[in-house]
Amino acid sequence: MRMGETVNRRGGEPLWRQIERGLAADIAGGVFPAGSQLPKEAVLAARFQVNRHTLRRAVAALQEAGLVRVEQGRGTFVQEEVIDYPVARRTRFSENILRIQRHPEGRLVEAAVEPAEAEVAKGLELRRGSSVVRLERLGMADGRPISITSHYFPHHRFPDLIEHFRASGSITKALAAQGLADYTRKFSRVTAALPEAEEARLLQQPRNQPILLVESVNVDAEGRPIEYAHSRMAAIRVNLVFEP
Amino acid sequence: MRMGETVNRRGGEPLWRQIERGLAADIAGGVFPAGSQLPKEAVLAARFQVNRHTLRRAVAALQEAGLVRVEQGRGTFVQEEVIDYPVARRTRFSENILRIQRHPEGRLVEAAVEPAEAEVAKGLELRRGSSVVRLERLGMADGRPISITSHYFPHHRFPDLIEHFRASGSITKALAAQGLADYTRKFSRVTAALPEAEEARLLQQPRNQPILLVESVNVDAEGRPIEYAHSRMAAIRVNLVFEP
DNA sequence: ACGTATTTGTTCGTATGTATC
DNA sequence: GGATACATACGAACAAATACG
Repeated sequence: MRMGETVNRRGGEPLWRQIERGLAADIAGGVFPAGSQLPKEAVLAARFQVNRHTLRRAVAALQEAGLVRVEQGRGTFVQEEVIDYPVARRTRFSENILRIQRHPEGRLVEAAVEPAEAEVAKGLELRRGSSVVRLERLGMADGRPISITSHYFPHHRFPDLIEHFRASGSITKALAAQGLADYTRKFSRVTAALPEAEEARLLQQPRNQPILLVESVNVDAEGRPIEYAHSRMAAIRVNLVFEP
Repeated sequence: MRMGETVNRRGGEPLWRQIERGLAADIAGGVFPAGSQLPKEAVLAARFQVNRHTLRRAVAALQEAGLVRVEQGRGTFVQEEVIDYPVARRTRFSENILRIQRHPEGRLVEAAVEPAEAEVAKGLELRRGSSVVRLERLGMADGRPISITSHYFPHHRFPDLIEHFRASGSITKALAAQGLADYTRKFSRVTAALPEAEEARLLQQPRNQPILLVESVNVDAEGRPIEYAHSRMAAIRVNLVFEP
C-alpha cells in the first residue's frame, strides 16, 4: 500500500490536513504528474476512508495553495508549473527557455511561400499579396508544448530561409545564414482567446482554457521589419514577463 | 419598415452582399450596439426573405471584415472595438486612455488598509503581514469597463493615500500628494484566465471570454518598489501593446 | 450528472444566371 | 448557338456546441 493512504484519527491533527499533506506529497513525488487529472472525489474519499466532505476540504486547501485546479463538471487537475517567458528587445525562443533552466525544443509544423494577408503585409510594411515565407512552429520546454507560432518573413530578402531552417532548426541561425546578423523586437501586442480545436490539440490543453495571442514585429539594425510573428501560447503554462 | 430589410433581386448585385451592407449599416448606426447579440440566423433570413445559406454568406463576410464574431451554439455578436493599451516604463491609466483618443474614467470599488499577502509582500519587498494600502479600481474608456485593478502600496510610506485618492480620483496625484514625484514600471507579468462571476459582472463581459491577468510593480527613482498591482482586463476589448 | 432545447456548422442535392471560349 | 465553368440561391437533413433546468 502506498504512503498517505491511511489517516490517523487519534493524533489530534485534522484528517483533511493529513490528506492534504498526503496528496501534496503524491504530487511532488510524481505520482500525479503535472497536468494530470486526480481521481474523482468519491474514489479519493474511499481510498482515505473519509467522507467526501473531508476530502473536499483537503482539495480546497490544495487549490488555495495553487497545487491543483478544480473544474466544475470536469474534475481536479494538478496545476502545471508556470513558465516565466521573458519578452524583451532580444527575444529568442531557445535562449529564453535555456535562461529559465529548461530544455527547449522546436518542431516545424508547416513551411510555405505564399502571398501576404493584410495583417502580415502591414507588419512587414509590404504590399498586400507580396510573397512571404511562412514557418509554422511548435515550441516546447521540457517536452511540454508552450507555443504555436506563425513566423512571416519577406521572401525577396530571405529566398532560401526554409532550407536553412530545416538544416539548423533555428530561426536565428537561418536568418544569419541569409545575411542577417542581428534583429530586435519592435513591439508585442498581447490579447487572449479560447483556442480552436487544432490549437488545443497541438498545445495539449483543454479547449476551455484560454491561450495568449501575441503579435510581434522584429526589425533589423536599420529598423526595417524582417519578421512578423503570431504566437498562441498555453496560458496555464506561461506567464509573459515584460521588463522595459 | 426599416431600411435594409428588403433585397433587390433584379439589380444584379448579389443578395448576400446587399444583406452584408444592410447589417454593416445597422451596426455602424447603433441598431446593433457593440457587444450585443444579433438575432439568430433563422430570424434574419426571414426578415430579409432569403434562405439561411444566403444570410450565412453575408454574416461570413461580416466576420471576415471583423465586424461580428460567430459562436457555435450561442449566436452571433457584434465585435467590440479593441483598444490598444500601451504598456511602457511610464504607464498611467488616464494618460494611456487619453493617448488613444478616448475618454477615461475610474471608479473606486473598494479601499482598505490590510496585512500583505505573500504575493503582495514579495512584489513590494516587504515582510509578509506588513500593513499595505489596497485600492480596488474599475477603469473605463468611453464608458466601457476595461480593467479591474487591485493596487497595493506600503502603508508606512503612504499613510494617507486613500484620502488623497478620494480627493483627486487619480493615483498619480495621490502619490504626488504623499511626496512621490515620479515612478516607473519595473516589470509586467501577463497571463490569461476565465473570469470569476464577480469579475465578469464588473467588466460586463460573458464568463466564457477570457481576461488578461497583469501583475506589475512600479518603483521610485531609487528603484524601491512603491506599488504592486494586479489587473484583470477584458481580453475582447483590450490589446496590451509593449514597445521596449 | 443528464437530457432537452436552442443555435450555429456541414453536407447533401437542385436550379438558375452569367461570363468565356 | 453550344459547351463549359463558376457564382449565386434555395431546400432539407444532420452534426456539434452551448445553455438550462
